[in-house]
Amino acid sequence: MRYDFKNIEEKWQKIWDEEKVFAIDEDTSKPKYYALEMFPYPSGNLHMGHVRNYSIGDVVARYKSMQGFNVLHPMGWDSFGLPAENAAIKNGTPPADWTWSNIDNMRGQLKRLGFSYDWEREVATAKPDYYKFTQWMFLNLYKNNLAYKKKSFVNWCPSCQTVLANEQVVNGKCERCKAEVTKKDLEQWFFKITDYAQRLLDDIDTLKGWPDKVKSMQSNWIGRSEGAEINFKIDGTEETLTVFTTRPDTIFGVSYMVIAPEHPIVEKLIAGKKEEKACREFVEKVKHMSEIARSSTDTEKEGEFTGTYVINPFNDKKIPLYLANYVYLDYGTGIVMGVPAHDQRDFDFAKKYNLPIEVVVQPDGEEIKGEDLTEAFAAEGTMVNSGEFSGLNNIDALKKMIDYVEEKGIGERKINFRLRDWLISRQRYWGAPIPIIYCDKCGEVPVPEEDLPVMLPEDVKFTGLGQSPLSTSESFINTTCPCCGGKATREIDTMDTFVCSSWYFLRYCDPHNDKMPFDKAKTDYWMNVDQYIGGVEHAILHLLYARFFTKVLYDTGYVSCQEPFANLLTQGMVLKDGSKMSKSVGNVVSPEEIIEKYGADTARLFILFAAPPERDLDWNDTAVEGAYRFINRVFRAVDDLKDYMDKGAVEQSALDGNEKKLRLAVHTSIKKVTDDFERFSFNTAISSVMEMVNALYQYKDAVKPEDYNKALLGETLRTLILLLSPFIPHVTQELWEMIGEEGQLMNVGWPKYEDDALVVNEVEIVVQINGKIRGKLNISPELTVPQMQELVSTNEEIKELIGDKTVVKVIAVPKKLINIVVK
RNA sequence: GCCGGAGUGGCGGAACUGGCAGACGCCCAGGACUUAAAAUCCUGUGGGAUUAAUUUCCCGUACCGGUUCGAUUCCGGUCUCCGGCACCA
Repeated sequence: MRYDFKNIEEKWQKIWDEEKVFAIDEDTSKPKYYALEMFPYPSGNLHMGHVRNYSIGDVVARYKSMQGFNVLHPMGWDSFGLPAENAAIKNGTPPADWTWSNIDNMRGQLKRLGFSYDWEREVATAKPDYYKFTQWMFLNLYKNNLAYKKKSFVNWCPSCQTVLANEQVVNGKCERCKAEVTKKDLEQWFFKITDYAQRLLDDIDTLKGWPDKVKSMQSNWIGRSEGAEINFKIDGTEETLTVFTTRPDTIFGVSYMVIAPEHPIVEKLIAGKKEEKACREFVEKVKHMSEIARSSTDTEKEGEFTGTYVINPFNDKKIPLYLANYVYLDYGTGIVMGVPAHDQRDFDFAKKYNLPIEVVVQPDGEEIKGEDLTEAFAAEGTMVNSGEFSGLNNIDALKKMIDYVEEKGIGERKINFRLRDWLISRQRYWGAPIPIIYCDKCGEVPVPEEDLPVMLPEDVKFTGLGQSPLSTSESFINTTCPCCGGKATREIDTMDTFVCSSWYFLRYCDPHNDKMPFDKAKTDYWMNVDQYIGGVEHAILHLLYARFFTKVLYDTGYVSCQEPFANLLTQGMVLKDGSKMSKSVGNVVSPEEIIEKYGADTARLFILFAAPPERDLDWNDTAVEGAYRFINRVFRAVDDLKDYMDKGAVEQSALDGNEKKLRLAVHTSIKKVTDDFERFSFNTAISSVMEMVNALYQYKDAVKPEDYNKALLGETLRTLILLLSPFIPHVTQELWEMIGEEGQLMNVGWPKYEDDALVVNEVEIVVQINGKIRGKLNISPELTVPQMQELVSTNEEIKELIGDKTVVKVIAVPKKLINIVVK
């Protein structure tokens, strides 16, 4: 019989679909397991990255199910977003139509890959029954003072025609379309993720099952720094300017102060001074610098004296205040003290403007002078010229000086984060409308929960320009105020799609609930996600937002977990010829063509075998052939041997040499595959099954058919099919049927190895002399260390190896080696 | 600059707790089957010397050093590559 993958795959996919084999419910009699892969954006077609992501997830889900877990393995669609809207602008098709037809196509593709999803739980974020609760999430944040509107300089993508969150700006460019991002002064909605900065940082330590890489990326992004805010009096007034510094120990070395040119107080400081004109020009110049130039370390530090002096509260020195291009308004206080001797940026600035360089921390064992320095000294040392703090180690002084600041009331201890509040407004149509109404009388009014969802209107014009498309729908904008019943208008912006994806894993637990986003009892049963799998590109964006949402829901009593994802696996990219598959490079291998040529099982097997999941995988056509060959080899073996097997129990003690060898390979493989599954080492699990198949062919070669051990072959073939079933579910299910077994493999128990079968009479050990391998020896694995050491004086081979040298020491490791140290 | 990760044959990779480096697969070579080819099955396959031999030996896990009877694995240093953060005060 030939391996006809096409018919086999179609046959079982139909059965899985029609009989809803993968549908699941809460079941307290079993331990639960929540396996989740990042849901896709419905762009139209699956790519190999999806196939990899979902193959990994499917293998985990099927394995856990066979191990007796009640496995939740859902799939859905991150279906709001710009491409649908761009398609509408281009072709005139409504975004919804484009989206639903893409989803239909991609759902079909997923089914053709045989993934074990519970399609009864499918969600799509663009459906009203879902975005109703995305809006509910907004209101929950709003009620708890975690959603607010403010005017500020925000990131604007001129190509996407919308604002962006900080996380969506990568190297000054739009994360989606790579266009250069500009700044706009707009009034926008934000989520107060900064309130959770410390917890988001602290709880990274609880994420034992996350890769270090992702954890370090998140803590870098949150960017905590400890220091103090210190007030400097403006000379001649009672007003003060506050700086943030992490190095209060260097405060006696302050020789100037700098302020961000955009700082609102600048206007007042320069008004009427002779420096006013030059300062205004400088402010304009900085405003017109691009984000990239402004934030580059290479850009020359420039500034302009404001004509204003401030007083150092520690030594009452009068120091000049400058505007400078290297100071940011939105970090710290937007004002920085300049200590040229101990900060490289300040050093560069001071050199350019001839400001004094005063050393206040001396390195141990040498004496540095300000005028001799060629670069700032930023390391640890001893305090000098610092009044009562002189002589102290600067690290010790730092604490004491902050205490001093607080005692004297000239400032306070302060922790700053790099993390900014999450800007969630988007000037686009295809997203969840922000459930807010503006009333002349009552102001900003949240839409009452019972009025959700705020439906997206369909009478909208897509011009791709200017303002939010929702503003073109009269029926949408005009409404009545929920408070006073008077005329009112709706918020016309929609929410960032990352809001939708920040809680979808909770919706899967209770996808049809129309009263609430989910029932707490259900999330209590299913959460956390035991294994989350996806690309590392979401290390900061989605994974940080989802953690934030989970914490807010925890605080407001809707869930019991503080972290959503217990374990995270970030899979590597799929490459071709060393670079990422892309249309422009022309190196795209489509899943469709592989399924057509070799079948889904081959595609899955290759992807899982070719590299460990977290590493990048280079697509290799001949290696795909290899995977296909292996499936054929398995198919032939089962087909050839199925008439020589029975269901009898194998009696280990009655086996002959060939039989023992085969059974050893089978049980070794069970042990190895099981261990490998626990550490997601699928490539080695598969190679171990390959070894088992090689052993089966050797047995076939060595033994005549009439002498086959039927019970042993039965055990072997059943084991082979079961071990491979998570990887190649269609063909194994077919083979299962061919050998006369019944039931879905996912519900058959995972095989267990028997210790008996792993026992061997002899093991080959290595004999080393002074750590170098000099010979091999077959001994009983039972031999103890002293017994092995004894061999040195009794075994002829070893005696010969030693010759006339003197034995100093003998190291023996059971079943491994004897190392003889000689002189 | 700070933080995280990686470096092993022609290639993808394996060696999990310090114990035979290169499992398994790809490529390649040879053989069997065949009129022939494909498919399949079997064998070989890190490099270099050496031998009548499938013999004997040496080198080898980015580089230098250390600990150890023994290091791909642990420690110190260096280099390279990948990723994150960054004029963040």
